Amino acid sequence: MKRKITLKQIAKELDVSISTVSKALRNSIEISEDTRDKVQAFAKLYNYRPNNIALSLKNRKTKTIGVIIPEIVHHFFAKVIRGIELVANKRGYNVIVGLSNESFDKEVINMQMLANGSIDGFILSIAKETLQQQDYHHFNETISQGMPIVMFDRVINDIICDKVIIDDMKGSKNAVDKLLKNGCKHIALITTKDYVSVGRLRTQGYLDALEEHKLTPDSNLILKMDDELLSEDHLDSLENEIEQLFKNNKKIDGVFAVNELYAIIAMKVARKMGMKIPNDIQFIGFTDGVLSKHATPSLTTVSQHGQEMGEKAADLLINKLEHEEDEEHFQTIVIETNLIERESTK
Amino acid sequence: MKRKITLKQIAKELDVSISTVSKALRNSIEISEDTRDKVQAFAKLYNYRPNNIALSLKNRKTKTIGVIIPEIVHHFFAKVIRGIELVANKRGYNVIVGLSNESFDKEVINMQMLANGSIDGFILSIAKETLQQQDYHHFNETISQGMPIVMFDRVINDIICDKVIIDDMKGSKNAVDKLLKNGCKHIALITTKDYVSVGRLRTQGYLDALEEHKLTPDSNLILKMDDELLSEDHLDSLENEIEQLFKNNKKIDGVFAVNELYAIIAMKVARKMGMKIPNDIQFIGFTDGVLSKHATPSLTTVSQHGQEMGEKAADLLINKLEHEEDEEHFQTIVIETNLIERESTK
DNA sequence: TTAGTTTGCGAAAACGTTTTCGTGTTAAAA
DNA sequence: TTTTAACACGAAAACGTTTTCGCAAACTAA
Repeated sequence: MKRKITLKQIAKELDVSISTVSKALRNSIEISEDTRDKVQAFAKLYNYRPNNIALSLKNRKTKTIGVIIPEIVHHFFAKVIRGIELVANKRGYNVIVGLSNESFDKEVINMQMLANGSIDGFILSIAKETLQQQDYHHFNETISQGMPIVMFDRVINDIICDKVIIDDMKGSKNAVDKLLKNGCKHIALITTKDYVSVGRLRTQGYLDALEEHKLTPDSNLILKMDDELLSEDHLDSLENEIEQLFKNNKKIDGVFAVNELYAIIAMKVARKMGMKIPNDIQFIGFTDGVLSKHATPSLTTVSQHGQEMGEKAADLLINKLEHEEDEEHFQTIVIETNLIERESTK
Repeated sequence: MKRKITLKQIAKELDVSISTVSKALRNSIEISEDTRDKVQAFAKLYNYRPNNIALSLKNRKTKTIGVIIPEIVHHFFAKVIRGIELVANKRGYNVIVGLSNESFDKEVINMQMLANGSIDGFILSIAKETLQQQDYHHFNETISQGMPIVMFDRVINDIICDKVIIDDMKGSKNAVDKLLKNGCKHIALITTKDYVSVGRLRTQGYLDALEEHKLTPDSNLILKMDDELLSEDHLDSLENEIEQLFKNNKKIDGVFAVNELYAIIAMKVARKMGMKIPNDIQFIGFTDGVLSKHATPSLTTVSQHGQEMGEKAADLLINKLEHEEDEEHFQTIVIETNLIERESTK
């Protein structure tokens, strides 16, 4: 087992200095054609590649982006990563991934591990626990040490950095508009507790749409789930709650859910209760996941364009890394949502 | 914006040598209690952390694992990553992710980028294109340079390294056994072209089960899809092919599909044609994805235990990295599959 | 006092690069 | 023949650590 070859070894072998080898490989004009060819041939033969770590140390930059997301077994986040990876690689960067598992502590630890020289900047979406505790010191510390952060999807206004978000309010307003236009009179909302900002915003969009159509929201039609329920098999109780909702409000003829799973489960309950989709009742969900596409009936959803978010975030970060001029100039990119109409609406 | 503080700066500030600072921070007995306390207090105040890159260079190890997968927007691979990340972090390693997008070139490039010192070892699953071309030189080169590789799921026997696989043959044999036990007489198989090893093995399991029950396979019941179809919206033609299959073989009363999506789509077609699931026809798929769980009816599947695969792979790799004794000793871990019974079977 | 032993600390090398600066040799110009 | 310029290369510093070794000063023992 031969270790990777280094400049020093080449130098020794060819009886020249390390500097000469380095220069020869970089086609420096300082070096005679003879020596240059000799060195390059030798390097090629032994498949020499400069050691990345040494370069990182010397250049004080790693050409690596740190990504921290709450969860990877999740269609949306997976798509974002793909987007990040795509442009990062295209621009000569690597991607290193940390999972917070929605935990504050893991988020902090992960950031600390990476911030000690391993990466040049962060792209991240904030863990739920962090959002609840509202403790953001680790973000501010990282930023004040000169390491740029780009936040996506779950962001915090108070923190000054680049951001990539979707217009949750507008997206859900459009969705509810669509239901109203399709003739729905009693639209239920299935959402999360308010501390998840996207849940709150999407709820607001729902309310706005109603208001615009001069309808007064009926609090009986709004189901706020504690989204611990999403994790694992508390799904049964979710099903029960939805069933109660339908039983207590026979007039419901439309449902807007703030994520894909809520919508799918609601559809399941509705069908079980004998309602016809989309004739008796119509459904719209949020997020462009695989479930929506392949459910029967397939689900109309608000598409979040996860991959695009990732691409934009990576571009934003790399721009900041490569143009120090913009150091004090932060932007927030809003990605347009669009409604993907499928079988669950008329 | 203050840069991260270094030993040198601390040394200068406190008017001692760099060595003293380093030793003080590592609680060396060489250093007097006075100096030690002074240095540690100062370091704490300025939130000193050793620079990872410098450590990597010095120690000639990065404590980072490179993972290369064909695709991340995929439930199975996402679960594997989660498993890897879990044990990697627990054992003090970071995870850096590369996507091959099923492309040979991207696989090679990604490996080259990472192999130049950025990581200590690889965990990977081979791109389809690589499997087709059967060009494995990049794996062998990496290994011969002393960088260990652990392969999972899609592996190659000829390459000598640690592997984590599932028993695809046994898993699908069990599934088909189940269908037979449930009274199915005419079981269709929906599979991929043979160059994808898992497709081939799962097909073999199907054949074995039939043989064991003294049934002769009917080639009309076997549909081999060119799995380019999986990508994007060639799904319609998949649907058509399945419909033809059903129409030409009215007696089909069971379907085994080598992945989740094929099974879901087959169920959809069957329902559209008026068949009742699971009374008229039963379905079993492969992979423990989110689709199977939330489809209606929910799909009985062979679970692959992606997360466990990731965990095992990471343990294997880190063991190899930390115990050079085992350098020549490679193992293949076979993860048991199990059948998750849901509504699509009796 | 002298010799020996601790104690506390610093210098320097090493990891693998790139780059600046210096220097000796040769060729061209005066 | 002397001066100057061009050419080809090497030495050394720097990036931030850890660690080995050496060395003074301050003790302890004789």
